[in-house]
Formats: sequence, structure tokens, C-alpha cells
Amino acid sequence: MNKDNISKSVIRRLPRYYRFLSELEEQRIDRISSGRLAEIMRSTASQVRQDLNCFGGFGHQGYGYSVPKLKEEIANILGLDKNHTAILIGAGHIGTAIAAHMEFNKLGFNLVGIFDNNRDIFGNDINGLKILDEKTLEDFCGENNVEVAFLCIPRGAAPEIVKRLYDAGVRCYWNFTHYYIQGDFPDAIVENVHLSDMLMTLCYSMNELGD
Amino acid sequence: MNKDNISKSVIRRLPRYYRFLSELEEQRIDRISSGRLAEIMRSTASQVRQDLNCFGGFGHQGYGYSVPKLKEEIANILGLDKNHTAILIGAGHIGTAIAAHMEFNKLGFNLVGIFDNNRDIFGNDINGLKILDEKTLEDFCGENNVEVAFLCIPRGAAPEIVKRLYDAGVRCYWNFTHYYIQGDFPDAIVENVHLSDMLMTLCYSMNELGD
DNA sequence: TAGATTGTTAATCGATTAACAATC
DNA sequence: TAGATTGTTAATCGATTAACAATC
Repeated sequence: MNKDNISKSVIRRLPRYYRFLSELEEQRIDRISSGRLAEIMRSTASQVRQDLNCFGGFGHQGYGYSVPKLKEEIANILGLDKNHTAILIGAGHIGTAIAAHMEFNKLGFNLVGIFDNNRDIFGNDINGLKILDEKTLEDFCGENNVEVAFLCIPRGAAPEIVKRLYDAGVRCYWNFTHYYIQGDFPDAIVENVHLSDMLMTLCYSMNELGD
Repeated sequence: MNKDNISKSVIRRLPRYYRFLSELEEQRIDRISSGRLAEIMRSTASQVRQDLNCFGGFGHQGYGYSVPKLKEEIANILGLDKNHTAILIGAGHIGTAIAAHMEFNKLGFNLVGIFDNNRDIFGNDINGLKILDEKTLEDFCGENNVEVAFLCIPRGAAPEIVKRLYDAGVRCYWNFTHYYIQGDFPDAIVENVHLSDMLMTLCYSMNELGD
């Protein structure tokens, strides 16, 4: 169970394994071979076995993998049972959608606060959480042991907000802005969501199509 | 200017080049060397030169690259001046946020329709577009030559909707659902946004932190 | 036991980095 | 011209795929 030195590429595939295993479990499929799983994932049997073996021998020779057991193992590896204390900053379109839409408790997180700088929406309710004044950020982080922030603010506001969060002890960020956090805080743990980058990539692929 | 066989990894970096070049341009910086650009991008000079040379010699030996010219070239490669006719399906939290928030015209797209199956919100206005009845999807696609669909619907609704879109001639998808489009339509051009996968990956990284 | 399928090592492939001659 | 920096080839590194012995 040597969890060290697992490559980023493997980690990025784990949620997909988890999803497809969940679907298989719903279909009451109890065992699966690396070959069949690879087919479903559009991967290769080799890669499946290679990936899963990073974490230990979950399979049985001559039999395959137990779907519920494997799903459970991957959930553990990802830490989906965790309850990382999270806040969301920026209750605009994206922020509100994220706060209202994601099932954080199934993903290892516990959203405990939503912040904005627009006093007109202070107190508004999103999924049972009131929008709080950004000014109280530091106090809130201290009192609630906040581990991670979801940044749904404009690019321009990001450097200041991240500095304040970092000083308040927050080290992890789900970053919807284009601010390059690791440039200023190299030890921060960051997952970037650059929606416009993805659209540009799609645009490129579409242009290739016509050629 | 051999645009064939450009690897996906290079393409995925182009939007970042574009963003940083835009910032440099704003700062009135007119020329830049591969080394300096690499520093900004947290990349290497080698990679920068290798990447940019996929598309042709944009640089000048002994001088570097012209910031505005390079930015322009990358915009052209990505096709940001295009106006791909797009529709959005699903005016829930995420769909509304996307429709209201993204600057599609700067990203090569033109959003011309928003659809939902909830009659209570038909006619509601999002950024100047009225929410339309999903039933009229096929007619609309035919009349407007829709090239690409942004899928902000629940996973369960995706297979049917994509089938209808595909039959109506739509081949490109920005997919916020977990439905695996290419499984059923191998020639579709798809850009997936799996927000929950990203959160799981972040969760994993956070767990590693403590070890 | 025979058949199936894993765990794991070796081979291949692709992407990144280094080096350097070309040239502005 | 000398210095700087590209374009491009070669070397390295990492990730994917193939092969096969171990074993259920």
C-alpha cells in the first residue's frame, strides 16, 4: 500500500474509475476484469491493472476485481469520506451555482460559509447558508478551522483575497479565477478550473474539424 | 505552418500563453524571450520554443518574440475570431451561470439559444436570450445552423438530448454532465468539464498534505 | 486440473528538457 | 562584430502498452 509517488495522471483517473464503478454497482454487477473495465473506460487492461496496483493488490487472480470493494478502496484513496472544512468566496453566478449544485459531502468537503463583498446580498440564503460579509473572513477562518476556499471571485480581486486567506491559514484552493496562486504561494495546494481555457481548446478542435 | 499532428498537450497550453501574453500587452511590454516567458508560465525556455515552433517561426533570433504579434498568432491558431453558433441546454444553476458569465464572443463562440424543459421558466431572460422550450430543439438547430451545444443538464437527461442534437447535426459538445458522449458518438468533438472529478482530485491532494 | 486473470517486469511511445548551430 | 536568442536536433524522462510468470 505504497501511496507515495503516485503520478498525477493516475490520480486524475481515479474519479473516473469511481464513477464507472458506481454505475456498475447500480447495475448489480459484482465482479469485473481489468479488460472489461478498460473497455468501459476506453482505456487498456494494462493501464487499469497498472493504475490499481499503485495502491495495492485489489484484484484476485483468475477472477478479477470485486466492484463494491474496488469502489470502496478508491473512495478511501481519494478520501471521499473526509469532511474538509470549506468556504466559498464570491456569490455571483458561478459561486451561487457551485454552492447550490455540488454535493460536497459526497466529495470529501463540508461547505460552512459563503462570502461576498456586496452588502445588498448579505444574509441571502444559498442552500441553507447565509451570505456573509467578506470583511469577517479572517475571524471566520480562525473560528472554524477552514482548510480550503472555493474562489469564485473576479480575477482582479483574487490576489488580495488569497493573501488574506493564506495569512488566515488557508492553504488549499479550488480556483475558478485566472489568478496564478502558486506564483505567489508556492506551497499552496491548488486545483484550477479555467472554463474559458477549455472553451478555447474546444474552439481549436472545432476549427480542425473543417480542415 | 504545419498545423497537423499538434499534440493535445501543446493545445492545452495555448490558452495560458494567450492569457499571459494579454497581461504582458496590458503592461505595455512589447518583446519577450522564451526564457522570460517560461519564467512567467512556470515552464521552460525549451518548451516555450518547442511549443511555438509547432506553428511556425514567430520569433526573431537574438531578439525574442513580439508580444502583440505572438498574442495575435495564438488567437488565430485557437480561432478566437470565429463565431461558432452555440446553444445551451439546461438553464439550472450551472447553465444560467455559464450563459450569464462567459464572454463567448471573445472565445470564438456565439450563443444564440438557451433551452430548458421546465415551462415555468420559458421566456425568462438570460443576458438578452429568452429560455426556449426544449421541444423546439431540432427546429431551432436546423434553422440556425447550430454547431455546438453546451450541456448543463442532469446526467440522466443527457443520452436522449445528445441523440436528438446529434441527429439534428450538432457534432460538438461542451459537456458538464458525466455522460460519456464519445462512447455512443465516437466522432463527436467533446470538451468535458467534470467539476466533481476536480474536487475529488483536490481532496486527494489535501489528504496527501497531512501525511 | 485447466482456464482465467491478476501483478509485475520489460518494451514502446510520446512529451519534456538540454544542447548547440544558425542568425539576427 | 559580439551578444543574445531563436529554431531544431538529440538526450532524457515519464507514462502507456505489451508480455508473461504467478496463482486463484
